[in-house]
This record gives sequence, structure tokens and C-alpha cells, in this order.
Amino acid sequence: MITTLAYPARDEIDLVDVLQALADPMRLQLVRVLDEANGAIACGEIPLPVTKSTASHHFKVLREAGLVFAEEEGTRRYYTVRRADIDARFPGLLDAVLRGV
Amino acid sequence: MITTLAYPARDEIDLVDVLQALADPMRLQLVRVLDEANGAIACGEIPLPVTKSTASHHFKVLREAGLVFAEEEGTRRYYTVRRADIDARFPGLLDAVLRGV
DNA sequence: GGGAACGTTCGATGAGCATCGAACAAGCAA
DNA sequence: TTGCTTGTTCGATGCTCATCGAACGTTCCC
Repeated sequence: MITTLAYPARDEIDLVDVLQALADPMRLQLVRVLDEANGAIACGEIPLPVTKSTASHHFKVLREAGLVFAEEEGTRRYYTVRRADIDARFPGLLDAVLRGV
Repeated sequence: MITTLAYPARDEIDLVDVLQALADPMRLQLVRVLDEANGAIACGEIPLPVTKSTASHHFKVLREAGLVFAEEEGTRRYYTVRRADIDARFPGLLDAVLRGV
């Protein structure tokens, strides 16, 4: 986890922030890919129909909402879904959202 | 249910639309009040810190997202959460959201 | 060292949305 | 009929946000 970036603590994760973060088709897709992937994924490994600056923006929104963590490895940043934190704070929410069509 | 208004059928309810509708503090509060109330509630019965035109707009968003139904009774419109439809389409979603802090 | 790859940040732009006031329609009561 | 209540619709306004291109800092590799 990159400590220079800001993440909300588990108890600070806000429901409206999470819903707003998930209420975007691209970010919802990102969370789906990250959650299905067993382990961390770099931004660049996920094919996106947007510029890398736009992708970076979406990752920032997910980070600041408390949905993902970032880990540095070289020039790459690997992202993981904060499953335990989200599940603890909003039980069943992520499952319901990711199961949804 | 007022047939002159447009509602998505159960199978047409879109996850992103639902998330976008819930990702607003006022609409989230509205859905909470409607869900906790046993039965239907008129718009005017819910105290809101906005104009009635703004409130009407939020109800329209909730309607078009498939979250609520409207019933007419005189000049009033009573709203109810489409529990069965939402639960059938996105099991556990509404419970997780409404349980959240 | 020089360059390539990766991701962030900044400024700008355009679209979408929350909000308001005013006008309107429908029903109810005196 | 005349008002009063309830809720919707319309136009305008201001803010937020998704998107892009360009510039920058890091890291890795030749």
C-alpha cells in the first residue's frame, strides 16, 4: 500500500461515496475485474476505452472512496479491492453489486 | 400505480441507474423513509430541505430508476419502494444499502 | 547516461445534474 | 364558482464530473 496516497480508514468509508464511485459504468467494470482477479492488477493490464489520464482519475476516485488499495512495484501500481473493509462496513453490498447484471 | 408515468419493468431495471439514484444523499434518505414506512407515503409528508420542484425531480429519478411506484389519491401521490422487484433483480442490494450508515 | 514505459497532475472543455422560481393542471372544500 | 392544496413541468443557473492532451517524476533497460 502506497502510503503517500490517501485512503479512508475502514470506519471512515462513506456509503454515499462508495455508491457514487460504483455508479459509473467504467469504475463498476474496474471493480469487477479487480475483484474477479485473484490478486493485484496493474492499471495498464486492464484494457480501457479511455486515456490513461482518465483511467488514473477513476482509480483515484475508487481509492478515495475506500474501495481499493494501491501497491507500488517499480513504475507499476497494483490495485486490490478492499474486500474485508467493505464487507465489514457494508455487509453484502459488494456481493450484491458485483452479482448484478 | 399511475399508468401515465413511465416505470421500467423488473427485467429492465438497470444496476447503474439504481446506483446513481441511490448515490445522492437526499434520494437515499427518501428511499430509507419510504422503506421504513409500512405502506405508502405522499411526497409532502416527508420533510425535505428543498423546494417541492426539487423533491418532485428526485422522485422522478427514483421512479425512472425503478426504485419506487407512485399511486394517485386525490391530489396526492403515494410512493412505495419496489421491494420485490429490486430484491428479485439485485438480491441483497437494498438491504445492504439501507442497513449502511 | 539516454530512452522507453508507467502512472500522476494540471488546465481546459463539454455534458450532466441539483437547485430554484414561476407557471400549470387536477382535485377538494367552503 | 372561487380559492386552496398537491405535485408536475419548464427554463435558467451554477456546480460537479468525465474526458482529453500535455507536461512531469520514477523506474527500468539498453
